[in-house]
Amino acid sequence: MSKVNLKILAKELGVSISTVSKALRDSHEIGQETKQKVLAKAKEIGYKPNPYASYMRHQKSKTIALIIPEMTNSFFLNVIDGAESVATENDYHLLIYITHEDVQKEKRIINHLQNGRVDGIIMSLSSTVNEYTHLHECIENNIPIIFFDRICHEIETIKITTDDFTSAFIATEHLIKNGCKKIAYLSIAENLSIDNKRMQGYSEALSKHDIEFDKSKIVRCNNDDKFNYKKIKQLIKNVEVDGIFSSIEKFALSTYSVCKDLGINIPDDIKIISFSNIATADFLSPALTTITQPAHEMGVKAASELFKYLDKKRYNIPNENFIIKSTLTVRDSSVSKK
Amino acid sequence: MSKVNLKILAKELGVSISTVSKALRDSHEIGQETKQKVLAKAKEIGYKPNPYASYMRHQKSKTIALIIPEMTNSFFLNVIDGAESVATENDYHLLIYITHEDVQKEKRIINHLQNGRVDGIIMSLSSTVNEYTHLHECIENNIPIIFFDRICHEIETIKITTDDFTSAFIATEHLIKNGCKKIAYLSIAENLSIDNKRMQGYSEALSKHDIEFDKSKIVRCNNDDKFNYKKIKQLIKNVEVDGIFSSIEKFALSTYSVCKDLGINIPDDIKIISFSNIATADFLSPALTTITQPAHEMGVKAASELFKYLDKKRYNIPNENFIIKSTLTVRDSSVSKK
DNA sequence: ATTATTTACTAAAACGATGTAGCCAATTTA
DNA sequence: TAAATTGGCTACATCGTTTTAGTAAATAAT
Repeated sequence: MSKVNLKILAKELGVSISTVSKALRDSHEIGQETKQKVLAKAKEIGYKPNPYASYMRHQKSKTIALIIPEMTNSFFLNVIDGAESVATENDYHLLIYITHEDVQKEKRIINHLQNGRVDGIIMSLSSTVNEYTHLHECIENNIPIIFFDRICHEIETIKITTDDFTSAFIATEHLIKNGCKKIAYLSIAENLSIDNKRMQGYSEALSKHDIEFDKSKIVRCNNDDKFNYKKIKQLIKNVEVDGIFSSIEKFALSTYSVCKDLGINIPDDIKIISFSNIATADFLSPALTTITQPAHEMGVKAASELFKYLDKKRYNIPNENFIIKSTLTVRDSSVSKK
Repeated sequence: MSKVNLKILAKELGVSISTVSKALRDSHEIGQETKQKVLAKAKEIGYKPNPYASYMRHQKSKTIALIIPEMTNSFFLNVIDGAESVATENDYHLLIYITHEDVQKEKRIINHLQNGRVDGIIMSLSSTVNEYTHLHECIENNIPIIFFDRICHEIETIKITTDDFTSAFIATEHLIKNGCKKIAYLSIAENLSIDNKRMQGYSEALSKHDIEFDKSKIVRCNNDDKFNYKKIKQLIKNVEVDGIFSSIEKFALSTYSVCKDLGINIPDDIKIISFSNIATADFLSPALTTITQPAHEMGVKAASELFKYLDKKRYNIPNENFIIKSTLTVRDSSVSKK
């Protein structure tokens, strides 16, 4: 039945609890014969060591947390997939938390993890984050955090990012080379490093090609699809625009929606490129030109780096920045058919 | 610093551990003045109760597991989102495990959870599952499982599904009404209940409209995209087909890919309908007609039902089947423009 | 004045696993 | 032959929290 523990196992075998424990971990203190008996009986009655009791001795939960801002985003989806596989490989367990882009939720989650529940954290900041005390607290409590994508510069730890600046530069230049002169940038949140970097890349590309940076072409989007739809519609209706660079996937989809409703042709009227990991980019109408982030790889890298430090008593994580390159995949949305 | 526990807190305050413990949980045994002092000090030095030590007393991990067959599927994505929100509401933690459609992994995962790590499990079977001993073991060990979507009939518990038969019937009839006479069915795995139900709905619709069921139009797909691509290509090239009903999302995308490569027009040459929760259905070329499953709602329902039983000592879950209806959203892929 | 009750606390025993210290016999060494 | 070592086991303390069973003093009831 349920609840087989060492005590029950020991009673069944007529030996002491310590003997059973040691036999199970193949201690030299226990004779071969006894070991065999113990192993056999353990299998027979289905003994499974209780992880939380083990925790009490070792102070290792064998669990890590992955905190992401939202679920409905193929980037994070692939990160989870990558992180989960590494966790499984290492016999670790993966807790998932979603901040829904809400700092308050982010703080609550982090706060809930300050008590030994997890051995480490992998996270990407929520877009509404404005100060980092909750993260500093984590470090003080000796719980290692590794950031990916939306990193926190203030915390000295390992950060996994893609080459946001360069990718954004290439993306913008790609639009320019395809004839765009009036390129808008759909921004995710000015307090996020990825947004700054991507906008810098955008801005740098413009300046290289002698195109003036125009504030009216910067659209501050947020987590509300309806709001974004409205803002993008306003942009397209009120500002002359022939190219759009979207900092994240869902703004590109909102743009598709706006263009559909306004009867604007992509790519003839407006060309679009977006950071995106969407699986259906090829089948969109038109196929979406994307900067594809190495999402799965980033998840794997973040988890792998974390595991390098988890066995240490006191974590001493270097302040390193791993950059994994994104790739530009040109599709129809950014290239005129004419 | 780190590791503030009751002992340290008690020493700081000059009272006993039990006093602190009781003060923190607002016991009537402790005087107002002491309570205040304890609360203040706890906050000051950042005391957070250790969840695993609590577990030792209550045998409640405050953790549930969500086991899904794959990550890159918008259905499961939304289920996770739903389940996570319910878990958070209930102050529970959510562990994620991915079987990658592999029974062996599924068994290993289930096996790892037989030791008290989680209070309950929400799961959807992997497509390669063929026998259920690992699930029976769970029940014997008094760990409640709630199934969603890909359920196990053999286990008496709560199951959350959509109206697979009816939806498939409606989907197939929709194709027939739009002129299809030679409809293929892309099957996910014959040992899954959803596949049987969906195929039954398909078959029933055919027979209602006097269309003969044709074995050569049943394509057994699996988890390998390349394999599916080949099988679907074979189907389209060798068997006369004017409509395709895809049991899950990714087969529809493979079909899009095949049609693109073969220069076959959707919907003029072949019409397609698919079970799918894809966010970009509207923007696909052509827009994909879908049976949209209530994925988020199913995640919420599964978790909510589970929580109804988690406080009980001995779980006594009824053998109930909750059916949440899917909705047909007609888009271009199933309707001729002519 | 004596007993009963209440108030405010503490000591100690769990929960399950594990490691240290210790025990007793058998064997080896001095 | 006495002393030291070894093999194979057990007792017990520990991890941090919670709860049961106290205890001692103050108050209320008889």
